[in-house]
Parts: sequence; C-alpha cells; structure tokens
Amino acid sequence: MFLFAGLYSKRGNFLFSDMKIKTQRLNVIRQLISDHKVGSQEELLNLLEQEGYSTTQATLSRDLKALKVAKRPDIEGGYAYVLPEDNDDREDGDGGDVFPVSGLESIEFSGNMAVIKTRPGFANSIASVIDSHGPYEVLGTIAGDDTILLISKEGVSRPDVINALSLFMPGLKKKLV
Amino acid sequence: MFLFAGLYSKRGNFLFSDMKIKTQRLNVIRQLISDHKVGSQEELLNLLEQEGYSTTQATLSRDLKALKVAKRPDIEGGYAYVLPEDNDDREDGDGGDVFPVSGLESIEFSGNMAVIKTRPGFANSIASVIDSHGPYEVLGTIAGDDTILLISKEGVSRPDVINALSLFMPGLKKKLV
DNA sequence: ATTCAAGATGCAAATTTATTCATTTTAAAC
DNA sequence: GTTTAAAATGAATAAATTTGCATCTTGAAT
Repeated sequence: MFLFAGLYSKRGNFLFSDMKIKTQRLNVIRQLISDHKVGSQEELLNLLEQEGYSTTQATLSRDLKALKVAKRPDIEGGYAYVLPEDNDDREDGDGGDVFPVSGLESIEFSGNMAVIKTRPGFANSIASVIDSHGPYEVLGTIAGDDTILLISKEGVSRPDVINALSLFMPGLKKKLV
Repeated sequence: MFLFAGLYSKRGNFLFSDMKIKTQRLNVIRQLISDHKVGSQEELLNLLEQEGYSTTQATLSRDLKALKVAKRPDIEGGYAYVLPEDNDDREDGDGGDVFPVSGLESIEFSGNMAVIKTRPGFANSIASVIDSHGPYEVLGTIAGDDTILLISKEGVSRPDVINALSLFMPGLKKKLV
C-alpha cells in the first residue's frame, strides 16, 4: 500500500471521504486475512498499520462484523479468522526445505498407530521420505492423498517414534496433537 | 437426551469415564448448535443445562475448540456458532443429496478401527466427506478404491463413532455389520 | 494396595472482542 | 454558506472468550 503526501485533515484522515477510506480498509483486511494467518484483532491491527492504515480495535471489530469474517479454531491449536467464501484450510507457507515440511499438518497417535495429516497431495511424498529412512521404530506406512497411517513396531513407545521421525522431519514435534 | 438414575459419583460425574460423558456432551453441543441459533457460550450453557448437562463456560470454550466450531457474524446483526460442516456457503437446501449415499456398502469395526466398504471408485469421495466434517471422534481415514480405513480417537467407543458419522451419512446404521 | 501419569474440569485471572457514548466528518438540502 | 441527519470512529467500558493452575478421577504400572 501507499500514501499520498498532503491531502490530510487535521485529524489525519484522508480528505476524500470516510466511505472511501473505509472501503479501502475493508479490502485490505480481506487481503490480509486471506494471505496471512491472523489469530486476533490486535494482530490484524498491526498488519494494517504496516499497510498504512491506522485504526483501533473497536473499528476492527466492526469491520470484521461487516465482512462477516468468522473466527474459528484451527488445526494448529490456535484460532484463525476466515472469510465467508473460503472455508478451506489454507496454511502457512514456511517450507522450502528438501523435506516437504510445508505439507505437514499434524500427527496424532491412537494405539500403536499414528495418523499423520498432510496438505492434499503431500501424503505420498512424505510417506516415502519416512520409508526411505526406514526408522527401526516404524513397521510401515500407508498413504492416501492427505493422510498417512503409520504403524509402529511392537514395544516401541510414542516418544520413540516421534524422536525417530524428528531426525529427518523438522518441526514435527510442533505438529503433535 | 436423557439421564440414567443413579450411577453418579459424589462430584456428579457419570461413573463410567470422563471420556464417555465428554463425548456425549460434545454430541449434544453439536446437536444444539445445528438446531438452535446460539449467539454466545452462556446461551449454549443454558441449553446444555436443559438437556441435563451441567458444566462451565470454560469447559464449553474448550469443547467448541475441539469441535472446531466457529463464531461468525450473522445476517441479523448478531453472532452465531457454526459447525465446521456448515462453514461452507452451501446453497443446496437440506443437504443429504450431497453425500454419495449410494456408494456406501458396509461398515465394520475391529479394535480402534473401522473398515468401510464402498462401491468401486467411491472410497475417496466418501472419505473426503468424512474428512471435511472432521468429527471429533475420528483420528483419520485412508481410502483405497473401494475400502476406507477409519481410525478412531483413543477412548472413543464404537457407538460414538457411528453416531458422529450418522450426522452426515444417512443410512449408515443400516450398513453396520 | 500404592504410585503415577493422563484427562477432564472448575475457578479465577488474562486476554480478546463487542458495544456505548461522545465527537468528528461527510453529503445533502436548503 | 448554513444547517442537518447519517455515517464513521476513538476512548472507555462492558461482555465474552481463552487460558493457567489446582484438583479430582481413572486406568495402568509397580
């Protein structure tokens, strides 16, 4: 975003119209929410500031209400604002390593198994990484499109499995449910 | 909903297990939210009370998080809680046709797993329906061509799973082996 | 039987979000 | 140019939601 020199009122508002700036702001909010993962209004407030829009949490609350932006729990254990349109779980894109970290969503145990959730299409590549390392603790894996079932060897504990996998799956522990 | 006479501990808990009553409560919450228009956790607390479930707002907050229930502004100018499946702006009336009922052949349990048989080619679409609803009781699914393996969360009973799935898989109970 | 760890939960505190009230700005009507 | 009603907004406050911590229950292990 950008600013024009001059053309501001004493209070700092842009001189064209409140409606104008409001609409701009709403659009930027939409943009920010669909791009970033925003967990609170204060967070959003900071992002808006960086875009050159200075406002308060009160206004933000009203804006979000106007935009029908919902706040919902996300898979990471936190919360995220979502636009009324996209209900998909878009996620952070911190990846870029050899290991498809970015595809990894969560891992949770049940009995002697673990279910690993991935972004759609990532299951097979991640499973094959696991297989290629062939950790002693892992009996085998089966991958669908976005889910991997991992069977652990008898007598092996959950931390054992986590530790073994962590050796080549950075950030895994943070995904543990 | 209903209560059994007796069988309660001094603190008022149902004597079987905390997990049991929690799962029950989660189901009732789901039901209440999809039936009524709930605008706050306190409101939901009262509804729960009427159903015979006594708890606190704190627990409710955690429950809603577990169920991935979102709070979103509604047209009336207020707010409403919505189940993850209703996050979609579905324009299709009562639903039910969205689910590929015809593809479902059978469901049978073994341990903490269920094997769901489908008509050839239907496994993935049905599994993705299950995934998109993301029932609390289900850890994950993996689909082949005509078979789905479903892993249930630890501490969750078979009826719990069946009930959770039945909410969006009409006729499921008739397919139980 | 005793010990221990994991879950579930209530209470109270912390945090986050919504709303009330007063003020400012705008656009329209005159 | 004034006047005026409506819209926008901030500050403060109220209301709602989340979380840290302590406790209790349960099932597993010793």
